[in-house]
Amino acid sequence: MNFVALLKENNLKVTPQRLTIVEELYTHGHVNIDDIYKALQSKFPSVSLATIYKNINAMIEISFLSEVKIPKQKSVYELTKMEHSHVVCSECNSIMDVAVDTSDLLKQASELSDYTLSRSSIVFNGICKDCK
Amino acid sequence: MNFVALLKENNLKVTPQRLTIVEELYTHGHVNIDDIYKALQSKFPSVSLATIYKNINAMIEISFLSEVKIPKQKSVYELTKMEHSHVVCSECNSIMDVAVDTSDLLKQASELSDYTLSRSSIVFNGICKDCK
DNA sequence: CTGACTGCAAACGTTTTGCACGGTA
DNA sequence: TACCGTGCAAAACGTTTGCAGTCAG
Repeated sequence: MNFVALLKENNLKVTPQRLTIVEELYTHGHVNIDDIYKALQSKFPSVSLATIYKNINAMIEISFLSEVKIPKQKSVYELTKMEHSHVVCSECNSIMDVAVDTSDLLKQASELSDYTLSRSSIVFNGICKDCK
Repeated sequence: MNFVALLKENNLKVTPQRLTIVEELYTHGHVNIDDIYKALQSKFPSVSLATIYKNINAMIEISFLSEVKIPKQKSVYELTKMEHSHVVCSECNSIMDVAVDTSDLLKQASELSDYTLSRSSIVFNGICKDCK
């Protein structure tokens, strides 16, 4: 796996706990601390929340993970990918990635604000197919 | 003032503390809990943080205020206005409103995700004029 | 074998709650 | 006067830290 190298480059050891966190993020896409905690507990009954936090922070530090802040909800974490936006269902809280083209908006915002802008964090809000 | 009526409609009394919080939001645009606390302390030395939180929450409840979540930073609060986006300077943390046109993006995201989307929360990140 | 990781417990910072008193309407 | 709001203290959360024992490399 690719991420093993990435961890090693950053002096992070590949432990079973860490592996399981990454798996959880990989298979579920967007998860919060509690989701991760519960996922780990089934494999490691005595796992500590401190371990989760330390790992999440360490992996955010090396930009392997990213935190996604969502209005009116808990933050979730995801594996860092190409820049992208998120859609969130306000009924079931499901989250999905979307690749919209933001270059035009970025230009617009730069001109309006006189800031030199490089990135955008976008969360769209609405109702998913199933909830409708 | 307009907001007096709005508060009364929602069974919220117009107290000096509450007034000062609103003033602070009105004059500074985007402030966090500590900013508000400090602003109140100069007028009401014995003000309690609990009062701030209760007021903020009450006014968010009636949609008079909104919380703005910003990647890698503390949340700030603002008076609820027309939908708009924010630009943030990663040097000095200054925040500015920008009115970019999001309708196109919203349509794009709706099609890609199959969600029925109604709103977007956008934060642009970059460097402001002064910091450059 | 060495340094990093885990799990525990304690500490910390932030937010919420309960209650007695005071103020708004 | 009847509520609602304030301030205080305590409690409840969420997150971080220090440490001793364990594990990966």
